[in-house]
Amino acid sequence: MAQSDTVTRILDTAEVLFAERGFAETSLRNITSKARVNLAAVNYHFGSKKALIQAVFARYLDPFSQRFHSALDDLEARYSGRDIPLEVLLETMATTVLEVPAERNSLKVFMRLLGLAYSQAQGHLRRYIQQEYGDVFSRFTDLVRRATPDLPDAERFWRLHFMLGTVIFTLSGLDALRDIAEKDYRQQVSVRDLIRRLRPVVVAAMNAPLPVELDMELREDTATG
Amino acid sequence: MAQSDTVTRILDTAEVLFAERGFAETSLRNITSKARVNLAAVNYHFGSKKALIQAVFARYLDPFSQRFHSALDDLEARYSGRDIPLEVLLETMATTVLEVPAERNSLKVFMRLLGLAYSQAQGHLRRYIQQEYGDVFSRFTDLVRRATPDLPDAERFWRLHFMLGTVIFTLSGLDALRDIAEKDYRQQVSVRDLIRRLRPVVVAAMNAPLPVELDMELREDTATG
DNA sequence: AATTGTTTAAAACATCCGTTTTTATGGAGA
DNA sequence: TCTCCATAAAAACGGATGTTTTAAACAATT
Repeated sequence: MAQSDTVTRILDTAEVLFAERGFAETSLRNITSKARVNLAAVNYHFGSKKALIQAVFARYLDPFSQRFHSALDDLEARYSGRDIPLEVLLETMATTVLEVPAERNSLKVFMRLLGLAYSQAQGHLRRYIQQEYGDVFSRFTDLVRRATPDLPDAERFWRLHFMLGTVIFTLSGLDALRDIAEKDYRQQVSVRDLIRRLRPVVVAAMNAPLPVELDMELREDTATG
Repeated sequence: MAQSDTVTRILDTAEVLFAERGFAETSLRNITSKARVNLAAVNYHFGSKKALIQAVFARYLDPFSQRFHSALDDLEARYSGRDIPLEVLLETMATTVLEVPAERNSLKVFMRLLGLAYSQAQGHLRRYIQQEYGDVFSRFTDLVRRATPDLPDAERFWRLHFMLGTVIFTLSGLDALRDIAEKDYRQQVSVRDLIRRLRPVVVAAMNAPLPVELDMELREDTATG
């Protein structure tokens, strides 16, 4: 109890503060004082601030990649060779993403962390994630490729990232958007509600008609007509 | 020349460094040394680091909101009362967004700054933008409302922000995505190319069918079927 | 030519940072 | 009981940060 208590309190506090204020803006003194833990404990248990950041991610991504792998196992077994429909793939990913943080804090924190990882300075955090958990994402995109055979590879790549942007931006900035939405429309909005709204949008976006070729397209930088 | 030279050099350098590394990760010493300007010049000319950040934004957003306002003037005059189609509205916004940074540095910097503003700590930067430039955005969303009369207000609100997320995430993380795309698909991708790809996706997303009601929807948290 | 106001330059200030070192604590094994 | 060792606590270190102060340079005005 002595061991894990400090470590867990550090991780619990760190992930909240990181999500709220980013990595650079969150000092170890912020974390340790709020966690009511000695300052040196972070360097003692994790080695460095960077290692703590990675540990925060690992606590989410380890169970996620595990569950997502086995969910895809189930799916491939059920469809036994046949292509898995896009909607099913997206639904499976959404379900898995929702499962993991449900056990601990909140989806918002998880998404905010993901957003930070992507928009981070030199992207060394994104590379860490890619290196550590790239397998499961490759597996997923491969299944998506088979589900959308008419989409050129590059087009599918960009559309997947378009949708990744939608999801990360929306769910990581949830509090801000919720403020605006509630002020303007006087409605509460839950995460499940948001996912329900996201579903048709994402499907429609992935199935959108291909863009026009621009080989002969003229520049018109200044005038509007 | 003496006056504006230092101020301009500070702004030019600051916007690049901010876009590359974020606000907290960019020190005044980074800026002033790279701009070959004295350290105290920032506090002398701008008052504080926070004021410098806002000045960097203002240099983009002032001309943007000006041009966008007059572009919407033109549009409303041309359509004289009739509703402006969604595609035209989106195209106009895209054109204006592309125009402004073309005069100076790069669109990437502008978008990266916008992304930072949205994903920033307490959102005080987002509030500053909302307060300073909220008018033109309200005007735009109002026109979008008239262009999509079948969409419930709340649904339109969320879809607009979904798409905002797509655009900001994609264009602000452009370098990272370009890296991946070029490594995987051996293709160069320009900003214009990306906007061409974004257009049908955004239109399809806005016109997606409404989500199903979930009044009677059962929870199914664990099992997949 | 002297003075004024504006800008640059250099140095110093106080504060905060991540990390390391040193000291204390408290329980398990001999 | 004594020893050992993992953990915790406290203190200190070196360095970086935003800001302020002081002094110099310069141009414009009287």
